[in-house]
Amino acid sequence: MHGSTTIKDIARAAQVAPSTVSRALRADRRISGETTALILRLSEEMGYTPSLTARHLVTRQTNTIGLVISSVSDLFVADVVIGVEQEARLHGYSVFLISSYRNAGLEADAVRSLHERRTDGIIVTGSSIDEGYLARTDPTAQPVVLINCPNYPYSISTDNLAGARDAVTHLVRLGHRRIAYLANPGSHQANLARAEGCRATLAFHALAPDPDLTVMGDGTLAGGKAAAQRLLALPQPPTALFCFNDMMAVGALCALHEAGLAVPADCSVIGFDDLELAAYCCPPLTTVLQDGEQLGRQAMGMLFRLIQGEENVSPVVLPATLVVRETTGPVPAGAGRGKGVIAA
Amino acid sequence: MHGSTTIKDIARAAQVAPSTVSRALRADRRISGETTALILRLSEEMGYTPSLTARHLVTRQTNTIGLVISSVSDLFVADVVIGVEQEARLHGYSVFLISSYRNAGLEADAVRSLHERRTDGIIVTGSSIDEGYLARTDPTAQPVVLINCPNYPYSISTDNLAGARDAVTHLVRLGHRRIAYLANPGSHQANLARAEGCRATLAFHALAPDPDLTVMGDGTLAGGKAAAQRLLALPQPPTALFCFNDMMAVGALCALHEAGLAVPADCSVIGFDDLELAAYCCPPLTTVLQDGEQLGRQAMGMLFRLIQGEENVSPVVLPATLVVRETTGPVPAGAGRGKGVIAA
DNA sequence: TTGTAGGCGTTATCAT
DNA sequence: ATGATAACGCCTACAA
Repeated sequence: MHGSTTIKDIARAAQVAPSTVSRALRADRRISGETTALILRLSEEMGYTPSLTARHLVTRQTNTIGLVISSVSDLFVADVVIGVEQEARLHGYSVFLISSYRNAGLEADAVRSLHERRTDGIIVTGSSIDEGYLARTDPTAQPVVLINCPNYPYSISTDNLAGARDAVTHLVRLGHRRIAYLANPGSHQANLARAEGCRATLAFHALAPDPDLTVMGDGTLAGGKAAAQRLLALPQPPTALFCFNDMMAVGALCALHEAGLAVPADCSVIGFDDLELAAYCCPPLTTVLQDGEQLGRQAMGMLFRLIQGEENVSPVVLPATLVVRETTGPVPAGAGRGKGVIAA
Repeated sequence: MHGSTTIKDIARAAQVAPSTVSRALRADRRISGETTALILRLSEEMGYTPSLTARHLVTRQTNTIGLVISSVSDLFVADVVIGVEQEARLHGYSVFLISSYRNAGLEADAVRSLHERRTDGIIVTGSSIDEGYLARTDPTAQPVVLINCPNYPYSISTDNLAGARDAVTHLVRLGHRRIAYLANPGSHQANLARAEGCRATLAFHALAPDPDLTVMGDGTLAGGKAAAQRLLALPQPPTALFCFNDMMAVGALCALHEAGLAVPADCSVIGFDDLELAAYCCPPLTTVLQDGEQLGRQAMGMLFRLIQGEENVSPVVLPATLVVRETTGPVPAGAGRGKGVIAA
């Protein structure tokens, strides 16, 4: 970077003022075709690359937004990223991606660093801070849009509650009474909503809650497998597993398989997200679809409006849709006997 | 960002010169403890956030590197990203991530935009341009490190050839004669090397190559499934599938399953990457391990040395290790009859 | 149609 | 120990 060509170098070579070069480069119609052509040719020959940094200092906008995610190794997050990037490109924005690794400290660092970079706005998904962003009342601060944090005024969320409700209702209708929830406290808000949807649905059907049937995971394959194994070791194991996401569901499927249990004959499984992978499981995974790309696009759309100064934006909630494939089936005959919750 | 506090504002409030504030903020020992404390307190109170943009303009370095990837929705790439970020943090660098979506035009755009941002260096993985970067002899340009492009002088690669060789050798020893390669031309260099490893190994064992047994995919689940289906429709289908990556292998597994074929009894399958997912397949996937995180870390390490001005760096090749799980087994009895390549 | 001058927020080089 | 001044590369009135 030491000696990269500047606008002044070109000005000197073209025997014009720097401002003329600046204008010609940005296709200002006031500059004559001749000089414009000369300047274009020269800047090509001299290998000129504009310095966005310098430009930003004077225009006071970076045309860049920050996107804070938990980690790139989460396929659902990947869809969100793609959606944000698509929409950003549409508006002429670049995206600066930072991973928080589900760590509140790193998330705060990430946001601070984005402020220092003077990005025009910030999108945070899977936040550990959540409404902490509300405290930032400084009007000079960048607007922040949150994904899956419906209490925050500028947010786009999936209807996690309804998604969980539909999933569990589906299981109840199939006759299941002992339904487990494989949680992921790492995704705070989404997890709360799905847990609540599960709880409420069980209550609605007069099924007593069993604390043993909620077991913690971390949204990964390994976490899902471990959680399922703990469940299977219970004196009275569940007949159906509702998992925080598809990855945990695949992990659970693996545990079931290793335990010699057939799906769905011996145990039903439902995931969440509807990753492409869900359709490729053996058997194909019943799951709840949430549209990550759409979430991302809408978040970027909202952020753009916020950047433009629009104030009257309100939270958006996108639907979650149950997709029934082949990991759910009738409750196995004989289940629910003994000290079953209902029979008891 | 309109009215964010600047160093000048603090200087005015503290009754000192801007340069004093600048020094105090960076803990310059020449500034007295008193004034330093005052300035620190003030900058806290006034909500000061330094402008990296402005700082960069004068220091001529951004402490940021660019990372161009194919897409975040590739789990192997995710590992590389994590490795790069880890190592970058170690050296005090941030990472600007851009997706090229396996499109040469977008890749060129990405690199140009990184130049405009004056990142200190660039890492490209899964490049469509490859040795095109060699043309950039401009000494003022940023150093570029390529991942999995071993012909480029500044590169970190997996030993794709050896990995493919080991995989195919494993199949041959199990008695397979009709071994298919599910390719991914999108990852140009890696694909070439794995195809060649496959071809050479077959030749070494005096197995005639059959063009029908190389079929194109795109590295995705859908691509792998479609490729496998085409293979199964052959008059004399293969008894083993060597796939460009694990995702294609999972897709192939799905196709096999739908076709009513057992794995490995009727057909063996090998993947590449050894994603966490590989161990969670049913049955667990035999695959070739390549360490994405390590690839990323080493790439960032090499880039750092390049940025420091070291010139005597040479390409690095990391090992690929066959991991035998349960999708590979002896060739099915009766296979290879009819117009089999060997028998013919 | 083009040139001049000032400034964006920061650091660095002299001074003092 | 601190201040004044001049950059860094670019843009934008305002002049001409």
